Amino acid sequence: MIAATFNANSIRNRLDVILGWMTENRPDMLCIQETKCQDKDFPADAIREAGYHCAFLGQKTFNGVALISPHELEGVVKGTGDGSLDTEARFISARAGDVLFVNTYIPQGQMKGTPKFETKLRFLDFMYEYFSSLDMDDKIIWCGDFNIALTDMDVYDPDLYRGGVGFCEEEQSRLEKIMSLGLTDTFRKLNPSEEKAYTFWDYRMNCFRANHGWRIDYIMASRPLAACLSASRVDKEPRKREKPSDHTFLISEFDHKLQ
DNA sequence: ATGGCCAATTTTATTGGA
Repeated sequence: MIAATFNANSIRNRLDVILGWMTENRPDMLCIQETKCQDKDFPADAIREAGYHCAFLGQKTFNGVALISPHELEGVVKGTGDGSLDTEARFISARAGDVLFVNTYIPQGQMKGTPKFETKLRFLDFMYEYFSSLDMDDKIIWCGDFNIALTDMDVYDPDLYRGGVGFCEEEQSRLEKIMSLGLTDTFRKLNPSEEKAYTFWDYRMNCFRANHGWRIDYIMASRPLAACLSASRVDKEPRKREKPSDHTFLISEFDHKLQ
């Protein structure tokens, strides 16, 4: 089983890249964030014509999440079910075979002391409650743009950003608490000391050229899937292209056949 | 020079991203 995640920064602008990448990499599930379009504008027809199933939850201009898979999607859930968190399109889940895929675009948080930062922490608190209610011995993949870097390895200048939004204790401790329920950071498990492995580079200041990035996108796996994790890598190639997203694809592979 | 880009909408500016 292959799982992948990608913050597209507009699915309409990135559709060709996404479909090409799907053909090349054959994931069982691609989790997309920042689709940035309303459901009526989502390119579902083109995705289905390419041979994939999809589910999506969007809104005008901002946010938006989607699942794309060669497998049929079952039990699609759109939104957290917590009304105060569902004013923005940031959560979608579905089963493909015997695996539950959860795709989240966690709020960026803007600045400490703002309502947006409080919403980010509340979203993380919700995810703790959500996974607490599941059996983590089931096969679960939690993908997305989490907007949190966990360690000094995960941001190009830790001393510059330490304590700031995206790299502070309030966020990191909450994500670690969720992981303690039985979720493994698949990339870090297989690359325990690889530095400069990022999934996001700001468009500004030549960040990509300078490799000034952040690792803020994740594929988390529950116990039975973490036990059969066989590969995980960042694919930097799409970030080098013309008109790229500011994020790139993360992909993890498991010795498990969807049933 | 403490900022440079990009996408969508409110479009020839503004907002948000992280």
